[in-house]
Amino acid sequence: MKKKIAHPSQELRNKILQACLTLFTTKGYFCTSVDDIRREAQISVGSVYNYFDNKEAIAVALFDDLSKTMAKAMADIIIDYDSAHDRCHAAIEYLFECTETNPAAMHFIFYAKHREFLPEVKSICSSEPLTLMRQMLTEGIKSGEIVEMDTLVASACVFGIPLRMIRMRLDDVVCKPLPTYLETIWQHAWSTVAA
Amino acid sequence: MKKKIAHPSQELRNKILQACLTLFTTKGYFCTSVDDIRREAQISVGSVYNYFDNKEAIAVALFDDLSKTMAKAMADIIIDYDSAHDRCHAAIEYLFECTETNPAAMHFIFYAKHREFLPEVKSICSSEPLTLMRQMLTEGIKSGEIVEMDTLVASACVFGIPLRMIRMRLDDVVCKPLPTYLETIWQHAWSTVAA
DNA sequence: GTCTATACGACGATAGAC
DNA sequence: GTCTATCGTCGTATAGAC
Repeated sequence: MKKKIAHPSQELRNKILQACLTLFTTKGYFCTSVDDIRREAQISVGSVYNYFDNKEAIAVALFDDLSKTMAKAMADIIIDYDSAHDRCHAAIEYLFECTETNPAAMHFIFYAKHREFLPEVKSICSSEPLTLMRQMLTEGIKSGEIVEMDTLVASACVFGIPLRMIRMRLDDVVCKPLPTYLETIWQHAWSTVAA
Repeated sequence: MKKKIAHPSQELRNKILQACLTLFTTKGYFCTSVDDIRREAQISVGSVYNYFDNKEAIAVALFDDLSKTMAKAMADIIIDYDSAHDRCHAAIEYLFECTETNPAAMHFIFYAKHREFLPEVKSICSSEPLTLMRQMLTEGIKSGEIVEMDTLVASACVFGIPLRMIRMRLDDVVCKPLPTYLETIWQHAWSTVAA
């Protein structure tokens, strides 16, 4: 493992990550060459390799960044709200808004086949944000707010519906912005598990 | 475009497709070399190129084959049953069983990012099987069996839940065979749209 | 620390014998 | 129609100047 040198400009690093997010979601990881990245970020190959060990490391960093941001958002929701009902509602609202404001990020984090290019990264289903979302449900079951049932089934019910909307939206099958559907979707989703 | 020569052995063609299904779902399309395919199918590179123009053509053929099989199954269900209730139930049952008997096929057809390696193939959301599934719902709404609502929302409700279970199953988050959950999932899913 | 130029390996695809 | 051997390309990564 090579040691990287000082990184005075966090800005350059972000530029690279931003370029990769765009490219990976449009062309895909394998169809994106380092030369593409260089061009999109408007720097040189040498600089790319000054900030990252290799192309894979960029993808890992990108996944980690986005994953952490989303996990943080979920953790904050758990702090800010104290019922499973309110937490899940806020989580779905957050995901819907993200899909509109940063579809590329949602695409990369939920839709990309990470196992194909990130060998050791766990599949998204077992990643931190979704684990936190399942935790909201587990606590709701414990408190009696949600009817007694298998946590996985509960998570499929509450989050499967909105996640399906997100996927259809990212695929342009759904044309209107997702927040339009928020309350409708929420009522359907919550009704399946409400005690 | 090159013309392919006679194909006396349909068997060899299938061997290649089978090998690719295994490899594409485990290693991914881009991490699978033609040499891998040759080895897995126990033939020579020359033979691979006798049956297919190039590597991409194999992926296209594979997607078409699997897509057609699934579309046929959905079309048969529409013929065999005459209510939206029974049709959707049968569709989900079929998908759950497929996930257990041929997880690789489900993985490839639902989970793979086809747009990354199949430029012109439409995303799975707009593919024939899912279109037929949405059609079941449209007719159910027309007949009054399903409450009046947006078709896309209805499809997210009825199929989003089981599709989420399928994804979690393919990711090994769900450990028990899906048919175990069939009736539970079905009741939750149908309850969201039943008139 | 950023650049340009280049080495090197891998892989898709073809040529040509049998 | 199946094989082996090989070609050409492309893309990652490095070397080395500034």
